[in-house]
This record gives sequence, structure tokens and C-alpha cells, in this order.
Amino acid sequence: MAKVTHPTRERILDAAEALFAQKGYEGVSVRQIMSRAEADVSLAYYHFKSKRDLFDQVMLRRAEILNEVRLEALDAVESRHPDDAPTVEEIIAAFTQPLLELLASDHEKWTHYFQLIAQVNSSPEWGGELMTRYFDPLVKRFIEALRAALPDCDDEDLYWSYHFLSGALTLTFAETGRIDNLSGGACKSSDMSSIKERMPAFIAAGFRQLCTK
Amino acid sequence: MAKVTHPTRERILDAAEALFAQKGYEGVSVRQIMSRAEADVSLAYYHFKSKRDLFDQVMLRRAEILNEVRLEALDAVESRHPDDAPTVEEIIAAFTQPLLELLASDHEKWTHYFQLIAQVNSSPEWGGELMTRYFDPLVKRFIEALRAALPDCDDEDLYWSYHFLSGALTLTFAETGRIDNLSGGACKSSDMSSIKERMPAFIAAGFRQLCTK
DNA sequence: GTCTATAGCTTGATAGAC
DNA sequence: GTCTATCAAGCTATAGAC
Repeated sequence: MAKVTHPTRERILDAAEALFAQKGYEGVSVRQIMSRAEADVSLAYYHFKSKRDLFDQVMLRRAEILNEVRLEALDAVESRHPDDAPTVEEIIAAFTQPLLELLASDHEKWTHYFQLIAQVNSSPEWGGELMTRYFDPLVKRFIEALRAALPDCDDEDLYWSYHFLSGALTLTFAETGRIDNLSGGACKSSDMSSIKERMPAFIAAGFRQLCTK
Repeated sequence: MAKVTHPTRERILDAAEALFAQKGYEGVSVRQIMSRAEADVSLAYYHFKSKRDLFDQVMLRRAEILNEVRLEALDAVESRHPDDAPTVEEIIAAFTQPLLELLASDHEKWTHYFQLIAQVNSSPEWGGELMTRYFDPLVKRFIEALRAALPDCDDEDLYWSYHFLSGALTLTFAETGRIDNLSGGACKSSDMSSIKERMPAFIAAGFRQLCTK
């Protein structure tokens, strides 16, 4: 059964997502959001309790989808290994590949969401709490899978390796244009095939280095 | 000759740095900054042209120091190799070790600065431009050193590897508390010796994986 | 569900006395 | 350099007609 959603509510969420992604939570007013959504200011408070509630709903909407598709990707990898553990590369790919597929389905909206996540993840005020709230159950499942693939690894190495992965991943999908400037145009933030070819290999090598005796 | 600095101006910069780091540029008012600095609001506009100018001066103050000490660290590594190229590990260590030393000299203030950098780096609005403005000359020198250490590496692999490093580095030094929550206390954001042991090894392995034929 | 109108407050920035 | 006082604008949020 498809979830019934109000088109206005969705338009508000889309507008809020785009503006929060660009300017941050405090950098955007409800008025600017509703102007982009082409609806009256007061409708924001009809559909949501407050600005903060609107932000939380923006975070939640795609977090649920993201957690679902990543979990499916991990399940698929594990079902291909009924008797042994998947490799580190396969597990990291199951963590990153779904992001590329979501981008392929609707680049603009998912880019906004990933930009928002990158800023939340880097925020001392919200990073620890919000990333934990929305993504911890899934991340813990991935960490368990990695532990099985790296049986000699101790917890500290595993968690720090994941942390390095998290930083590289969120910055990369934030598409800030930084690498475009630095490389003088040789690399493009939006070039997803370049990322697909390189990130899992780079990250898996890091995990092996730290987690293999 | 020591640079003459006004104590009030420095107190304003310190207060602004701490608050911008915690809440972001838009999340903080000039009044809050001046309240923390224990000075009148109007003094902000005596010492700085505008809120934005104050922000720029916060960014610049420690960027100059950071670029200087990192450059010295790279020079030191290279002067130990008059005839051959330093290793990838040595170069990455010259990039990360100075941050740990600055933290050891004044943990609180440098932590605020690194938290600010992490948020700027992840911002689509400012990340590309500001990181380029303040850090590009230094980063380009490090990339040239890495190119010499990895002679078969093509530019794209090199720049993407640096980008993954940048994400891991800025998130790690932002000390958001995320890894504390995720690991259930097994790892601590503020545990610099854990970072020192792990980050250069993780990152250098990634560089080698991508940049070695 | 959508609008007008507005309350109550905070913002960035400045003028001018001392 | 430091203060008081203030402005014009923008802010979140709500009340109430339709």
C-alpha cells in the first residue's frame, strides 16, 4: 500500500531540504523555504510543529529509504556467501553503491540530502546525536559484517576505520566543488563514476591496513 | 618583531571562533559573540568591518599558523631525503602530525578552529571557495611531494585520494562525539594518541592502493 | 487547507557622547 | 576605545476569517 502524502507537504520538504543543504539550518528562514515551495508561510506551521520539526522530518524522510536500500544491499552480499564471510570490498561496496544508485534515480534531490548529511555529520552540536539517531542501527550491522570479514581486528581499529570512512564518504557526496578547484578541473565533484571506481578500493585498503595482523 | 595585537580584538576572535565552531556562522549573533568576549556589541564594529569580516579574520588567523607549521614539517621530511623521495607515510605524517602538536599546545582553541574548518569544508556554499583560498598553496605542495613518492600515479587518482584524506581528517578533528556514541565508549573523539597511531597508516594504505600500478 | 494580519522578539549595523 | 541608544528589517509562531 502506497503511503498517502500531501503534495504541499512534499513540496515544503523538498524546498527545506534544498535550502538547509545549501545554507545550513540557521542560515535559512521559514519564509525563504515557503517562498521556494510557493506556499504561504503559515502553511509551514499547519504541516509541521515548528522549524525544528520540519528539519527533523527532512532528515527522517530519506534516512528511512537510505537505511532500507543499504540493508538490502548488505543482505544480498551475505546471501551470496552462505558459508563464508564476504570480503571487505564487497561490504564497503554495499555501503556506498546504494548512494550512487539513488543519485542516478534523482540526482538533484539526493544531492541536497547528502549535502545536508555532510554538514550534520561535521557539526559538533548535532553530529554526534543526529547521525547516531538516524543511522546507528544500520551502521552497527555493517560493522558486524566487517568484523566477520576481519576476524583478527580489535574494536578500536574497526571503529576508527569506520570513522575515517564516514568522513571521506560524507565529504565526497557533499559535492562542494573543492576538488574541482584544487585539481584545476581535472576532477569533478559530480563525477560519480570516478567515485565508484576509487572510493571502495581506497577505503578497503585502509581497513585492511589497520585491521589485519 | 612580534606582531602587536589588541587584547580586546583577540578576545573577540576567540569568542567568535568558539561560537562559530559550535553553531555555525548563521547560528550565532554578534551579540552572543560579544557577550562571551565580555565587551560591548559596538566594539565588534570598531575592530571589524562586519560580521562576515570577523568570520574571515577568524579563519585567517590560524590558517597562517597552520600553513607555516605544516610547511616546516614537509621541509624537514624532504631535507632528510636529499637524494630520494620521502615515503607516502612520511608525507602524510607531515600533514597530520602538526595538528596534534598544535592541539597539545592549546587544546581548547585549536579544537574550536578544527571544528570550524570541518564545517566549512563540508559546506556546499563555502567549502569549495574558502578551503581553496586559505589552504590551496600548501595542499598543492603536499600533492607534489606525494606525486614524487608515487611516480606512476595519475592526477585523478592523486586528487581523489587527497579528497578522501581531507574528509577523514576534518571529521576526525571536529570531535563531534559521533565515534563515542557509535562505539559505546570504546573510542573517544578526543583521544589524540589513537588518531596518531591509526590515521596516517589508514590513509597511506589508501593512497598506495589507488596510486600504485 | 489556505489566506491575512500581527504579536513579540532578535538581528546587523550605526550615530554620537565621552 | 568604550559606552548608550536606537533604527529598520527580519525572525518564529499564532489567531482567526474563509
